[in-house]
Amino acid sequence: MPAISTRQQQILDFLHDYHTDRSYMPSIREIQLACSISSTSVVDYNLRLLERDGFIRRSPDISRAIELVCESEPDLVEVARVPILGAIAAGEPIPVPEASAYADEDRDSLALPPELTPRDPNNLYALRVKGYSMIDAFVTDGDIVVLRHTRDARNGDMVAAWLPMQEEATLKHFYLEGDHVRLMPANPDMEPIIVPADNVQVHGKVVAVMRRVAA
Amino acid sequence: MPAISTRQQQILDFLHDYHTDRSYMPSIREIQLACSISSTSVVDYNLRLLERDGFIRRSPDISRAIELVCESEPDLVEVARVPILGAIAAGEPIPVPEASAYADEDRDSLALPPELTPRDPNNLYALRVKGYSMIDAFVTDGDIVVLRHTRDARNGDMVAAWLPMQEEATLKHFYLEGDHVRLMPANPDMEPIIVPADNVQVHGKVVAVMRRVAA
DNA sequence: CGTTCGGGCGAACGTGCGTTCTAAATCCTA
DNA sequence: TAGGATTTAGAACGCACGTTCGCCCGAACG
Repeated sequence: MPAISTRQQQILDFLHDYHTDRSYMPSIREIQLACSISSTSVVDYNLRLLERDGFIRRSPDISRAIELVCESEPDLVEVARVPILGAIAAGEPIPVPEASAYADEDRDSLALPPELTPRDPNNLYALRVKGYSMIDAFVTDGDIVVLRHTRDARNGDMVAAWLPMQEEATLKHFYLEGDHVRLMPANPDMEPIIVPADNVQVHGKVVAVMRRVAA
Repeated sequence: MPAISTRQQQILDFLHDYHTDRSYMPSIREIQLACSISSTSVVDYNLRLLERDGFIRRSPDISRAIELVCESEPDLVEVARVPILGAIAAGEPIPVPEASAYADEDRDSLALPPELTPRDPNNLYALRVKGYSMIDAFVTDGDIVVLRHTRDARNGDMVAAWLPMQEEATLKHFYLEGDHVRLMPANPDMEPIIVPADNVQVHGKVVAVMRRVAA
């Protein structure tokens, strides 16, 4: 709302730039130098105005204690980064998450928004869905499913399961009942699959699904 | 890889916490106080080790110039913020996005990860899905759909449509054919709906779907 | 036993850096 | 064009804060 003086805009820009490569703020004298101001008092004067108008916050008597409050605009959010390990399809084995994948930064990864991030953001990985075989879990071709790597599931968990005999990968709700496993589709209109417990490999539990719809 | 001493972990934690509410770093003496260390030299000693092991970076002779390099883990990503306007269910009208909603910051909003963000992040809003009536679009109860507000859709777009006569909201692919509209379910197993063109109100086109699966 | 070494103390030193005061230059508005 | 408000100058002042140096203590080691 208040007008932005040329000087103040210049200072604001410098603050932003400086803060991006170092992660701390410049001193008054550094601002003075960068903005070609001939006195520290002028810097202080303008900083005072910037604070009054709500662009920055300052803590008195503390070095480099300038906080950019306006810069919350281009929204920065803390997100969890999740590696995309590959694809999941009905007829292909589910890729096994290797420990190396988590450290590997140069492979595909996905930014998980806070709304989708579980309490514990560890051991997560993502898979692209290929084909239309996961329809009963409301998942379709092109979707991305986010999984937490785990070998044992608890009843009711939605899991990514590999059925060796059928050579099939699927997403279902997991229920262990004695020596067999019941796999319940998420879609109530569809029938459960019941298989011997030793014919199920649980690769992880589903924590989120993301889909981008073509424009 | 290097062992983390108790002291050093304590300091690291304090650095992180301090940096979250102020956005600058503590001074050596503040670390000393917070971690109950009786000398600044001990703080400096441990900071030196932390820097050697790559946990932090320091700029000599500059106040509070500590950078957390390990803390790049909780990845900061620029995301688009999208207001959540309400719910969409089969029998209820679709909430109309008001201009005010975009400016309104204190209502619910959603952080859209870059992978789901369209080229143009304007006029977006989100709706919670209630009930199981959108199953044919692979959308189920509890999902969040992200829409771009638009009144006219092009053929093939996935749209949120309100059918006044049926009093029904639905997500379908939109095809205008002469004076009637064909609404194709995303699920190929289901039948299209064909209605007169004046019995369709398009409220927006779907750009993304997000689902959090209960643990 | 003396030595080395990781870790902790405490104090002093010197400079980085915010602050303040006076005065001048510039810009408005009447 | 006078005179107030805004902005700029320059220079001290003084605390904040990083740095350094000598010393102590217990464990490991020969």
